[in-house]
Amino acid sequence: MSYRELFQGYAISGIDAKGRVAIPAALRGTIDANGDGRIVTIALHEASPCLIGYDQGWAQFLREELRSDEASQRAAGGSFDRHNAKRRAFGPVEKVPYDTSGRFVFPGFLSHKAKLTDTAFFYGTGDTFEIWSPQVLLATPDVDGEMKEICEWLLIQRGAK
Amino acid sequence: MSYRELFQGYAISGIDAKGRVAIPAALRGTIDANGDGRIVTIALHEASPCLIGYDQGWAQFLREELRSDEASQRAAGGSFDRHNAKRRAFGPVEKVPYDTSGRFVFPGFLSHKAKLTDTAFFYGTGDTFEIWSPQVLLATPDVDGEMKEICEWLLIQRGAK
DNA sequence: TAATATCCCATATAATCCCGTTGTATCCCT
DNA sequence: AGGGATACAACGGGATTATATGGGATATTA
Repeated sequence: MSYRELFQGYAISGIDAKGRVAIPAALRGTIDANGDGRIVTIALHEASPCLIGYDQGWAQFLREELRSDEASQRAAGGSFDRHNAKRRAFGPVEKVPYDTSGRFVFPGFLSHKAKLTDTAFFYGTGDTFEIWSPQVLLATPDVDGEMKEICEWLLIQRGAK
Repeated sequence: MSYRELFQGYAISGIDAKGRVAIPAALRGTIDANGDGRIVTIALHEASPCLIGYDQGWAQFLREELRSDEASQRAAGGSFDRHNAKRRAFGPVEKVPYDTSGRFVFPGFLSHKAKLTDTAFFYGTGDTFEIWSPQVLLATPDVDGEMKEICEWLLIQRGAK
């Protein structure tokens, strides 16, 4: 894979009455640099109760990985359940466009799963970034302490105004 | 195979008194992009009690794949039952036109097999999309849990309004 | 001719776009 | 270094468009 710009930075964005949310500028710049067009992919995190987001370039990498997984499973003679694999690969993953001011509308099911209501905490993690409900993050054990502190700090900043 | 747009997205559509159902816009766009004309192919799923749908381009790919399978089986000296394979591949498959608003009428036998009565759950899986009776999906074991959750969520959304 | 299937048009609702406003950080000039 | 001006980011609201679905008119078939 060629060079990619990495996601880094963090911020809290408000979710308005229409379900719209602005991607923080620090992360948005990475999407613009790696992808083509103003498209961001949102998916469920495989382990934590949050969402992940990434650009088109990373989406393509994941797709190729899935294909080679399927091929190797078949070659090994295993009974790979390719139907469910495709269901997992395409269902809880959504490509959403964002406008010139960096705002997109959350897919309903995903925001429901991540319990996102009024605010969203964005946190860059290199190839992707995470989107958390602040309340869920602070209540989830086994999450990095620094990350929680940052979230708490941002909440205070926002509340103090 | 050349580039194809993939099916992704999900929705529940109502089936009206005349047996008409609207293909959700997210999936319809893919058919329009890959196929020619407003035609969708509906077939029985090979493993699950549901239907699958796809565009003209994918139908052509399947035909070529069947042909090469047959050739390799013959070369290997195997007793390939090509007659039944062709019956399955072309029999329970119907090409149906849909109108400008994306609506088509279900072939009677197929909707009977899939127990489709009042609502249809559409779910994109890349090269094709699946069409389920929501009740049948929720009652079927060995189907991806995430997919069932999406269906349940959509049913709630629809009912709660 | 009756029954059935297909097409066409109408409408309510939901999603999308577009523009303006506010606040905040950055830059520049004195 | 201070103060002002500028640019950018985030957010709110209205207007426009798309989508799903209901109902009726027209064609088709037995």
